[in-house]
Amino acid sequence: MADQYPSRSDCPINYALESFGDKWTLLIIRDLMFNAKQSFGELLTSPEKISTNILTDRLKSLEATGIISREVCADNRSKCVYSLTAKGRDLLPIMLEITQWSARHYKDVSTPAAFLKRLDEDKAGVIRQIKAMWDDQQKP
Amino acid sequence: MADQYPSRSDCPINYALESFGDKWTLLIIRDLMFNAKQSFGELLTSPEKISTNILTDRLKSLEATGIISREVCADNRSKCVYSLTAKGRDLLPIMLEITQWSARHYKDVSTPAAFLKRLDEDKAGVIRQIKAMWDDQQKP
DNA sequence: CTGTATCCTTAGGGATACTG
DNA sequence: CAGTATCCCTAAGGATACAG
Repeated sequence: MADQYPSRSDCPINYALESFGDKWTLLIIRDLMFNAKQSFGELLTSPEKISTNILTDRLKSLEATGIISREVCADNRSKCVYSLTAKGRDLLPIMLEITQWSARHYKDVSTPAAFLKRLDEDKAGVIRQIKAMWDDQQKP
Repeated sequence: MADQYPSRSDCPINYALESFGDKWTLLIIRDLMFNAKQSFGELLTSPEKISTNILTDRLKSLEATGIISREVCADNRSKCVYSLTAKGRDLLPIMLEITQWSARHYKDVSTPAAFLKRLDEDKAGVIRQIKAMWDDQQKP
């Protein structure tokens, strides 16, 4: 974030890093993608405890790079719904590979009963996500 | 890196972020994986211009988390060779997905003739890498 | 050449108060 | 509740000098 432009290089890996290569952005994407969160308050409740100013900043960056969209609720003006755009949903394969890599190697540092539980939750989210993409394709 | 422990959460995405979720680590992995670099000096030459203190720090972190290994040259004591461990090579699918995501969306921000060239270079590297993994499997 | 160490600036980010 | 703004501190990191 922040230093979106100018880019340090035109490398694809570097482009990705400049899009979501910080300690928080991918966690927000995770929550939108797998944990069915869509409001500011819901995003605040993650175990990693993001603070309000950082969340505001990252949501703006993500919107600026076209990874999420923000919609004001019709019924409640002071309520917003955040959701992944097509570009954001397209991060799914990356998220899956990362999850699987961690599943393969997390044991190196600790034994994670809770982690396996988490992974199961993520898998449930993946199904939800894939269904959403499928639904999306059914639209005109 | 830095804050390796304690971890913010036991989420797999968070584990990955704490392993390589900063602005530089993935670039080093890229160079080891796709660009056939293996020495400190070679790693310094990337277009993103990493500085020596940061490179030193990240190489140590990567070694600590078991993603790379460091070997002192037998013939030249003041020369080291850095290479990916199995855990590091296992990042290949993530790297490929990231590269492909960027290839699909980089146009959103600029038109990248040089980028396509880079991508071609990466593809060549991928072939090299896959061959290396294959060779690895042939060993006892 | 392979790093390490130091100096110094800026960005990241926690805590918290505040507004609609 | 949904954010914004401020205060302040720490970590990230650039530049550069230096050591083996």
